[in-house]
Amino acid sequence: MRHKDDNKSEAIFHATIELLNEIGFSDISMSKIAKRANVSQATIYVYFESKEDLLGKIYVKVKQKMSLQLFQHLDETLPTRDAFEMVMRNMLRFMLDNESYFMFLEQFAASPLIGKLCLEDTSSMFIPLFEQMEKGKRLGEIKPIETTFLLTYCYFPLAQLAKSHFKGQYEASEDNLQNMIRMSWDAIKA
Amino acid sequence: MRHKDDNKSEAIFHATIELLNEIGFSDISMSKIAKRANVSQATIYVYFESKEDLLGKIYVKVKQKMSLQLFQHLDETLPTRDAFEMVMRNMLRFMLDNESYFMFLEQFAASPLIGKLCLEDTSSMFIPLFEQMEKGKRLGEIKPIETTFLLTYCYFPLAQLAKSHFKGQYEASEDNLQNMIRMSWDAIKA
DNA sequence: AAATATTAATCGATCGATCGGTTATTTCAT
DNA sequence: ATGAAATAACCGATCGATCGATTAATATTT
Repeated sequence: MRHKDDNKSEAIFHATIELLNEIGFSDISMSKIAKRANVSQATIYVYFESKEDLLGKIYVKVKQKMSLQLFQHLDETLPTRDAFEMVMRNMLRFMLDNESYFMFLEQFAASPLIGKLCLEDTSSMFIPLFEQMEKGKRLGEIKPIETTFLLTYCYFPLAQLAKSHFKGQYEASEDNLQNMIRMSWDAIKA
Repeated sequence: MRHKDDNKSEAIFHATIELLNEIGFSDISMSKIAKRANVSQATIYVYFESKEDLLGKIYVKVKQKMSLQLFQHLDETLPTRDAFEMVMRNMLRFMLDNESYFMFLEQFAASPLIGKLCLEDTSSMFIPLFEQMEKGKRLGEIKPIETTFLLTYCYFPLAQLAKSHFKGQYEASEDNLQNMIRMSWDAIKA
């Protein structure tokens, strides 16, 4: 049998993410995606069951890419504070190096689509993050508060910094990053 | 001449917000909005020029409602820490009392539509918030960091708490709120 | 009666999806 | 070793449904 063309699959993948960032859910369509990917509209249905299936699978794939990068150079013997800083830096690097991926995730997470689709659970991708926080809490270095809330103080400030950076409002400089690392740490430390 | 029916205008307003929260930008349409509002499709065009005009005007109106509630009981003679807590509580109350408004804003802010539309500038609605932070910085009570970044540590944790509350994951209890007020304050205090 | 709000009906365009036909690749009997 | 059969990727064309938008006609008000 004939092989699936990975280039085609990848082209659809990238075209969808690009287009969604440019025109949003309201205006995106299979025909536009096909045209951008230089592929027939019908070919998309070889790889994906439907428009929703396409968007959902891309979401999971992008989130996987993010989690992979998030835990780079992370050693479980690292002191809590050092591990925290490492993850923060990995996170910002992912955002800056993958603007379209990051902005795609942001838009997707805010849409009702994420609840409508029965997505593979992505929380398991971030288990090491939860474990780090639990360890910090056991050692009395982190506030004894729901880990979900603690992580809120780590992720969203970085997301905001990255977005400001893309809009040209503020630079994602080492200075600004260090300020954020300090503020986030002040928020979650015991 | 015949009056415009405020009920109709309000019905369109609410129907759009409800529907957008239920089905998102990808599936919303003028016909669905009209049906939900018990109004003819053409009637919408009496009040709004286009679909984009409709969404944009609703966005500004909702943001205005939010800013009004945000500054309730706010006295500029209040100590920095007390003013901060008042605004945090006002913010969470707005989110909890107006789930559909709040979720609408969240979805809208993440979509490319917000850049595409030439919306009335909404930043002026939140000037008192910026002034409070500037005052705190002058008094040495708040970290000397860009106010935008400081506010990030106040808004997003509350947003996350409200969303968790709506999903039934965590309760937006007084305990959880107090924890957040403490964490946010730890993050921004000098 | 005049003016305006509201409606149902309808426009061409585009939507997501599917179809039959074609091409590329592998399998396998000879 | 070879070529017909089988398989599935791939595409152009097109489906019925719905889109945003407009219209002419009707209803309601002053």
